[in-house]
Amino acid sequence: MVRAVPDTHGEILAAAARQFTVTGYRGTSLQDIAREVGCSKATVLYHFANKEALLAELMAPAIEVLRSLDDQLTGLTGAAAQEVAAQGFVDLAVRFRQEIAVLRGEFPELLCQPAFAHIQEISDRLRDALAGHSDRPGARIAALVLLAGISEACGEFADIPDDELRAALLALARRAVEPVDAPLPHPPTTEDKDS
Amino acid sequence: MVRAVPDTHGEILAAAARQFTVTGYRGTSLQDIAREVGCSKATVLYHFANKEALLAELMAPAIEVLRSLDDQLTGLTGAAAQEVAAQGFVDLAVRFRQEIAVLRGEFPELLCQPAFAHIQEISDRLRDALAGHSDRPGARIAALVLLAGISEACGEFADIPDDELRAALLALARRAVEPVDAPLPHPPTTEDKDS
DNA sequence: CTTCCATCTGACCGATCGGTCAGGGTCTGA
DNA sequence: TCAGACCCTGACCGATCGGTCAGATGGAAG
Repeated sequence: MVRAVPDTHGEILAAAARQFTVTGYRGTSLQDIAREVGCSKATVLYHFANKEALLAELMAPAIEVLRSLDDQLTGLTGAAAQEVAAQGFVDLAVRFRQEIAVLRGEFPELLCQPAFAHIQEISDRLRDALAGHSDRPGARIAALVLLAGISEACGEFADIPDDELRAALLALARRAVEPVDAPLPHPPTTEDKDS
Repeated sequence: MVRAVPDTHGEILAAAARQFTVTGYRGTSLQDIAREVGCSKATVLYHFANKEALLAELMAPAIEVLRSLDDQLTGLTGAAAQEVAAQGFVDLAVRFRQEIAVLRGEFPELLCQPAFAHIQEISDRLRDALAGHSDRPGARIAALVLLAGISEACGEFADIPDDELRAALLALARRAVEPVDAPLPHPPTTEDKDS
């Protein structure tokens, strides 16, 4: 039989993903990861510059999708922005539920690190879009609760298939978002910032 | 003028609350708390048996309210359970938003500690009630996202007055919860587990 | 065989963590 | 005056953290 090439790099990545989802980023030590892989802690730090680099590589695909969603949202307003934001984020949350679960509750600290600084701005824009770019407190609150809730909860549904979870979350998002088109307290002007 | 009695115990508690909400429970060291109070770390550990005891005393009022909400929910089913759960939890979240923010993302680890073991069961029952005791995935998902989202988000609205935040969250919860009374896929039997 | 390079490791580092302990002030009441 | 309760502290402890480093190993290339 063919001798399996020991893909230590990938094994470390996979082990880190598992551990992070269980005990969180801060709650997982390099020693823990090394133990699960079956190598030494120094080996982990041979393949990755430091702990933060490990996390960055783990989150890269999800961040890329988040960034492209951010692009799709530029220029959209009102209900259109809400719908695209809801669909895009629900899809992202379902596809990358394990990666998102990693960040559970550690957003504030992680976003302070330079490697993730721009994520904060993107998620701010995403929340703004989900609120239909409305400044009403109700709309802002609903958007924030939705984003935070989906982020926190999607890791808990490992037993639910992707498409079912996506449908349920999307239906929930559409119910929960505060409608912005129908009765606007101020007349709908076209004084958008540009165009 | 009267000499102010130095309420070190209370000062430590207040400083811990502030620090925990900013950097989380694990992210705050006893040294940090002592520094803010202006005393030594040993003094903190003179007033509190250990770090966990500090957290327990901080959370005690919120836990007591949560427990009484749990009592109110016993026996309720369907839409009635949903409404009571929504009102009760929203009210709790608004009143104790600082305390709840402390637990941001550290629920899993903290709930493992014996002092908080029963909280898990209570919040499970609360989520079940918010889902109208339905076993449909959509209802379960909506309930979990709502609870997690409100818990995560309520600490972010320090600038919104209590009653306004409460109204917005309650409206959101009523929109978001999946209705259970109207079209039940299976006929409503009375085969509840007891009574 | 020698050289080179990628891989991996044990030993070690400084920093920080939660927690302990002996003892120093200070106030009060006998 | 003295004993004792209360409050507080610096020094210290073992454990663990992320990270460094010199060197062992082993296979490929010359």
